[in-house]
Amino acid sequence: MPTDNLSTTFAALADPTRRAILARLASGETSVTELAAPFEMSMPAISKHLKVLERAGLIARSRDAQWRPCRLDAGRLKEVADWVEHYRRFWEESFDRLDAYLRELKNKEKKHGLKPRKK
Amino acid sequence: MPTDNLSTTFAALADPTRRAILARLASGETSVTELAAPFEMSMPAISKHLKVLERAGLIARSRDAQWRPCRLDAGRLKEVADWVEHYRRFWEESFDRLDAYLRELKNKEKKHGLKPRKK
DNA sequence: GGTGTATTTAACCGTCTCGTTAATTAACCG
DNA sequence: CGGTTAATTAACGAGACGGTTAAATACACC
Repeated sequence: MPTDNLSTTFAALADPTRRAILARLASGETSVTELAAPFEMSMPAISKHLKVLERAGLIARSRDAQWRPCRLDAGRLKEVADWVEHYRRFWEESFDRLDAYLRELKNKEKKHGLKPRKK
Repeated sequence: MPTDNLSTTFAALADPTRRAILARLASGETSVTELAAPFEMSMPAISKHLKVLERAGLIARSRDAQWRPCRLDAGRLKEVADWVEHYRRFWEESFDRLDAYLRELKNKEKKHGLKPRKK
């Protein structure tokens, strides 16, 4: 497992349970038990997921008696956003190509008249 | 390994070699050998990375004699961008907090006069 | 057909991941 | 103190990951 920030972040995000945890934390700080509730999974499993998120810097944990509330820490998500932003032109380009293609199709249809299709 | 799109995409991105390959492909279609050149790694290793990227839908491969040129396919990156965008307010908020904190510091400095620090 | 080049597949290995259950720590409460 | 609740640690197992070397495949060229 490579140790650079971005790799650790992406690895942490590559699990739907962890992304769901982040989504839950987006609506506020919560205890581990509350976080675990929606999942059919043992507490230790959730605890491990939280450790992964914490080591990735995606969440932070404090202390309140026997509870260890978690909160979202979005700095690393900004790094992800910045990284992916470099590729924006590529998906916009391909959208443009699709768009052009569709316009071309429409054009042909007009040219050839609106023939009704079978079925 | 979960099988949903986003998980597969993030898993594929969680490796610096694969991200470097994507970066290289951003400047154009290339052969496997050319892609492999910058890395101190065997060809089969690169071949496996390419397979991961391909199965994740991040690249596409064509055929040209014995070459199998790869090109970037950015659709999945758009999905990443869309996903991370949901969290934008969180990193902007924390930036705001930092900003507020720094302004507060500056304010205090003014109040107490600009005392020179030791060293 | 034989040789060279590009690339993949096969087999293997050590390490990490994601889950489990059982035991442990930590804090509160009567 | 003893019991309850919250959460983590320990130990384990199946399977994925990321690399290796050696062999196989695919095509071009003479």
